[in-house]
Amino acid sequence: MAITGWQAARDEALRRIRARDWPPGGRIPDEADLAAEWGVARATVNRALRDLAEAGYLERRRKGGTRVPLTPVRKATFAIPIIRQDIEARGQTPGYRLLSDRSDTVPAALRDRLGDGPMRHVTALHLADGTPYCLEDRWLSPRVAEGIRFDTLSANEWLVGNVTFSEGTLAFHAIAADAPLAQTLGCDPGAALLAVDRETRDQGPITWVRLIYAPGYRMETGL
Amino acid sequence: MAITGWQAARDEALRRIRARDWPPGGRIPDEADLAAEWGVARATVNRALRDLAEAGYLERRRKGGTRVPLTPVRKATFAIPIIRQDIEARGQTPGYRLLSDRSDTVPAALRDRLGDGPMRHVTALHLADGTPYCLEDRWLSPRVAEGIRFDTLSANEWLVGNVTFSEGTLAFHAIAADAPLAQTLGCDPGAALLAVDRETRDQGPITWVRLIYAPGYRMETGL
DNA sequence: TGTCGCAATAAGTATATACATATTATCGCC
DNA sequence: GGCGATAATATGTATATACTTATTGCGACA
Repeated sequence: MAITGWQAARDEALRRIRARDWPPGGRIPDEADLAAEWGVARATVNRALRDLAEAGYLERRRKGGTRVPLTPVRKATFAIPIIRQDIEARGQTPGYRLLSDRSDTVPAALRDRLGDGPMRHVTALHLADGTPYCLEDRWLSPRVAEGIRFDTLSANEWLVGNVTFSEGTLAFHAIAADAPLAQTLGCDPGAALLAVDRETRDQGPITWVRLIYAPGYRMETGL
Repeated sequence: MAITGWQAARDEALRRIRARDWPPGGRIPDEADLAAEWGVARATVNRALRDLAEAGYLERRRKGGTRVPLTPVRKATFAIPIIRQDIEARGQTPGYRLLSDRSDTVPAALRDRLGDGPMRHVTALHLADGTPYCLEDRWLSPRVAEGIRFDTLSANEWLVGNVTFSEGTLAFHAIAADAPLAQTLGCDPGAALLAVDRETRDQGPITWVRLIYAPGYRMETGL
């Protein structure tokens, strides 16, 4: 078994996992043994197995060794685009219109995540070739982006470049357009819309945002 | 500047990026210089910068050096759940009902991704505490899962454990329930539903699946 | 002036070695 | 037999060194 390079080692390990040479729930040989068997350094095996562990194919613990999970949880990484870039990547011309920007009391549904003080509430419409593309409905912690105006620059774009995205959650769901939403997005009432909620925090809440896309929008990603 | 460990090196690099010490679009010192400055080995710097590059904070090219992207594209990793586990994690009892399993011609919309030969077409309903949870509409390459019956075991579950997820795409979108879909999922016609399309390929197509979730479903993930 | 090829460069990788650290396993003691 | 201290162990990390490779940029040549 001639292995050269950590990627080859990773591929061989993955082959064994899939071939059930290393059965689910079982423990695999330790790094030193694999290094000897494959004729590579232990650091190379380490890199290969660490990579597989990050992808969810293996579970590793100090002293406990490395095992194949009974139910592998596959992990997908996908890029969170800046909306403007997203539009440009489709070959369309981005547009932006600020709808409102004021201090407001946080709705009850968000109060447990954002606290109950007043927060800055920004709504804006993103356009592609002049037609509505995405509605941005954002709550901002007052101390973030203090004094920044979002007339021409979207909060989306400002935040991506200026804030640590150290922690947070992301959620996809579908909502039906009510009358005002339909009017804003220029679609039929009742249309099915993709919504993405994103919460960002870093020792306290930073921002909560819901992006509601025009009908037909697909958010795609490589696996 | 006392740096010990690759994580400290990564943190210091990230601090400089955020503090604009290393401005967007600019090139940062090369690994050897940083290693000397921080008093660590180049391999340690490499690990740190590689990590930041994987997260989207830096762009690295051989010979070209390392630079701070003008518009950082943040990357989120999230786990793709097995439906049954997803339901169990909510404290509900999973159920499964196979609706159809037959060879069929691929619809025109999928033909460019799957080819135009006949493929195995499996539809099934996942239940949570007896109520419809998710409709699975799957096209399978005939050579995959040959002879496997999906009466009691869902294709979703079988594939996660048995197939290389080496390549593929993932897309989220929203669709409105038509009459038959509404009946299957037990919801009102016109309801907004979250749909997830997933295509898996490994030197040729393996499977294409659309999961359509019951109204109100949110797919959540850490960032 | 343009372009082709070569040299310089910075990241990518491999290796042996050494030590750190989290866990597990074991042994002795009560 | 239970429990706690201790030893054993597999992975995690750091280091110096050496070589590889993609890419850039420069210089020679047409």
